[in-house]
Amino acid sequence: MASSDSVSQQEATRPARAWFARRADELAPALLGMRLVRLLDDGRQLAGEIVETEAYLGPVDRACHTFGGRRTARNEVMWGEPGRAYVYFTYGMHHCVNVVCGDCSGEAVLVRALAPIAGLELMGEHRRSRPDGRPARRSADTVPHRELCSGPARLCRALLIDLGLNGEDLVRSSRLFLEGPGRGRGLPGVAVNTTRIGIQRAGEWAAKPLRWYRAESPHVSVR
DNA sequence: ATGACGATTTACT
DNA sequence: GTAAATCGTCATA
Repeated sequence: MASSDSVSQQEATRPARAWFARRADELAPALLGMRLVRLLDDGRQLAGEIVETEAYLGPVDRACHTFGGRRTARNEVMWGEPGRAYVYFTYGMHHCVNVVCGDCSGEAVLVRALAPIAGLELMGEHRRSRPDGRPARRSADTVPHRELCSGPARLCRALLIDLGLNGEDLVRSSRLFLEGPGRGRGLPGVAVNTTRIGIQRAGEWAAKPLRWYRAESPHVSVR
């Protein structure tokens, strides 16, 4: 009762700004087990537990959008304060979402997969269609739960995360934010540390183990 | 102005 | 396993 209530309140705790102000390779594994929450304008909520992340270390990291100190309109948010969402558009059709971290140092953590928690039916509807209404897949079958958010672009589509949320402040926003796992949930599982996915032309940086995922999760994008 | 590329996903052989 | 989809971004001219 009293203890149960206090636990519930702890579970709803959002990280403060300072929690994000650290290296991407420290934040990436720390994000595992946290919930990413998306509140739509109509009040409906979509949420999932983060089960896969990748660290992008800033100017030194050849695979990072800020490599070499590049500062452009697209990656401007990465150079800003930690705790904001960096959303980018790629392959002419996909969005990916990152958590900006570090100290205005051009670092971020890519969220690569979620274990769906809330709004699964709506996620399925989003995944079957594109923003323009066209079908996203030929199969008329429903998207398997396992595949709802098992990939950086898939989870963005499921949660309706697009460029409109680029720069969103995860510390204050009611549209997109993080919540701690709390007690009784998200018990520390085994974190697997591997090389990043889809990094080809980054030389030695392609070989660095900067990806983390929950070994026991069926929602991870690539095993 | 032009061209190559992309932190992906899907379908198909 | 391979290839197509599809277009904003960035480097080069």
